[in-house]
Amino acid sequence: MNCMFSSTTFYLYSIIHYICHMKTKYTIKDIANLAGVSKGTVDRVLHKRGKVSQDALEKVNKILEEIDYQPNLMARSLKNNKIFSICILLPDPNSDPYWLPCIEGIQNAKAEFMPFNISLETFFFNPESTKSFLEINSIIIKKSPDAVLLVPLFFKETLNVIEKYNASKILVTTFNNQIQSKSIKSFVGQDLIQSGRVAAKLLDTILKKGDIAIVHINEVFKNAIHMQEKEKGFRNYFEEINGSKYKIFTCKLKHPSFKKDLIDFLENHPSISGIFITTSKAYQVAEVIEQIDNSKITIVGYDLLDKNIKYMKKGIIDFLINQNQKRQAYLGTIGLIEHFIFNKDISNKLLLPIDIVNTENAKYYTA
Amino acid sequence: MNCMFSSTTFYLYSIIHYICHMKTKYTIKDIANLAGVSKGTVDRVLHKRGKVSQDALEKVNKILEEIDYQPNLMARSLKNNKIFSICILLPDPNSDPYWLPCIEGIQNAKAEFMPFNISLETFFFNPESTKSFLEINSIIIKKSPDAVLLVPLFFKETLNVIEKYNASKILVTTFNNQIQSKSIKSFVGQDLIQSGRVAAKLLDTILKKGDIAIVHINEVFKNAIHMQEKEKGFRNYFEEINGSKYKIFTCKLKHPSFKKDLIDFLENHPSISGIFITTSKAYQVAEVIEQIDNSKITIVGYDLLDKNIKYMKKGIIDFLINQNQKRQAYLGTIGLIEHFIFNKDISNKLLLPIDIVNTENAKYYTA
DNA sequence: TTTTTTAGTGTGTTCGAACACATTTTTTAC
DNA sequence: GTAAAAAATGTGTTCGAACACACTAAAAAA
Repeated sequence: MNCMFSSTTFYLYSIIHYICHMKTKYTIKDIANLAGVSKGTVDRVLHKRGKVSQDALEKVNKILEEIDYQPNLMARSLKNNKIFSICILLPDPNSDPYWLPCIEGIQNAKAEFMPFNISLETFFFNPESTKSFLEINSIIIKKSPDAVLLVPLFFKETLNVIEKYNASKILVTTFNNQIQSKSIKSFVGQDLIQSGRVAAKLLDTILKKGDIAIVHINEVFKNAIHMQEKEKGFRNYFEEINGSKYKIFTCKLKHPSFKKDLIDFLENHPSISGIFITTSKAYQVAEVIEQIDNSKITIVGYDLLDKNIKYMKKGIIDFLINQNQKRQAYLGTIGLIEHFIFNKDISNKLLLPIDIVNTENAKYYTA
Repeated sequence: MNCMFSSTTFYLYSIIHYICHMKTKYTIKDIANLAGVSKGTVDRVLHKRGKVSQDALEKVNKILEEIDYQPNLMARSLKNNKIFSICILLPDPNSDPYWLPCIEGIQNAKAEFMPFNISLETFFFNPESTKSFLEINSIIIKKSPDAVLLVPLFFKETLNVIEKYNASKILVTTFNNQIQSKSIKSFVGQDLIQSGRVAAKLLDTILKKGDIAIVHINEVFKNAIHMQEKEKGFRNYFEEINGSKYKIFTCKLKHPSFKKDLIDFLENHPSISGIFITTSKAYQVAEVIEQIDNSKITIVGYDLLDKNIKYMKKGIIDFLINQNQKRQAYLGTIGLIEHFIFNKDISNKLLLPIDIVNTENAKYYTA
């Protein structure tokens, strides 16, 4: 067995703080020798395969209690030599470029675990069609992968397919949006209420006077819960600080009358000095603001789309909040891979940082 | 050999976009069979161990060109069964709590690669003593680890020890601050000039009028280059935008006269509406500002120390910039581990995001 | 008592890479 | 032409876990 020692050394001029992160490594053979049985018996005890006498069981368990046995996962993986297959399902980036960074995140995860036998397959569904979501899920089920990572855009349909996956004993984890159901074992994403609070704090810091508009730009089937939660957190922030000096208006816009409606809204509310856009389409608002040349309005929006960054550089959008899709997909994938290869637990809720982005630090989040 | 297929499927209602990230896996035995030689010969070719005829060499190389051979790292690691030892050297967190998160980052890295034979040893030096830095480095050299990750606080001494490490064929990488020398093979940290620009942009966004003070709080041996570069970036931002409306003052403070000097400075410059503190001691400035009850001054500082966050929650500090020490140490460690285990290249310069932190997203960066 | 069953135990093989070593082939020397 | 040296090639073992299989011993059935 390999053994490492931990020590603290004193030296002439300063105490050397020395932290050793190594542990003693035991093998099954070591345990067998210590317990006075054969490795086969130890193996049977470890895997609870039965056919072990009470006497031998006790001898092995005694040793197992004394030492901290950590199986060599390299050896296990080499022996099993199983190709773990993971299917990933997300909305088609052709329908919405928001999803494009996810592919990069998945590829990064794959690259990182290249030496392992991992099969990753990415599927896209039409974010405006529950039918497409269901269909592609049934295709994935037919492939019977070991696990599925998906974006559960549609509540009912998601619960539906998860039931089917469970029946086929396929592990399912989710990212992007959180479905409130005990059938969801794992979620990677952001706390949208907190996200709204971050936006609120930003506007609260910048604005000196005037009122605030929360702008929802509605798209077909872009789940409204997202926007609602962000608004909830946003308003919640101002309710908490007693005596908010701002009036907060909610403005729901929809294409094709979007532009006209926004201009009307701003004309009817000349006191507006700050706008919080709850979707990634802040550039659409910025476009209008630029045209009506209202440079005194502070804008906070979401996501590092090229168009958003363009208007941020122009000084029309002040802050963007990074929803970190790439990292969501990356961590969702990594979580499954490490679960299969290293037997790691899958965290049932992983909340990513809500990054505040301005012109000067944008490049670090887009790269 | 294991083989996976890539395909594109058309479906009734929508095209299924299908990306397969799997590659065919060959073994040495496969190559031997394909080339018509024995696995020993293939092994000799792969490791350039010689004793191979021209004929056999060509046969094997032909196959190697045709296929993409990726050695099974589990098998390699299992056979070699080498314990890679990495020593990490950073300033003592007892001298400056700034370094505390680094330990967590190192432990995370260790935990992530627990199944591998990695020995991590962390050493601390006194950040105010070049002697301590040199001494502990010589202790590390005596342990002859496979690699060293260190914080090169002192320029001359760092070049000195790197030479010794090179002589002992010990790989050295650095984090926290960048030493400008070709002998540095790898650096993980932040672009300090860009960091100053982020702060500048923040104040530019918030301030409506008044002037700005750059405050350097000098500590013994806290390398001045850090502060200089941040100031450079900060001023550079305002120089670039033609016609900055702010006057920018630089204010160097030093204990023990710190408090008095700061109060004097503010009294002499009543126009100051924004302060940029280039070190992690923003709380010390905030303390004074709170006492003189000047709530109209916007403060931007560095690092998520408890005291800084406390004053941010009080509304005295507006933004903190996260220098991300934890992640720096984490990525520096990961880089070395992956280099040894997966033969990955070590990136010679890894610039981390410059995170903008307010009260609402702070918890995601401290956790 | 002998045979069959079954519980209990240990041995041997596999995964893929690495390398020691044995074997075969070729070259050089005499 | 034969012996010795050198070059080339193949075989076998190891790493640690997993599991098939063979084996022993005791219990049950004949």
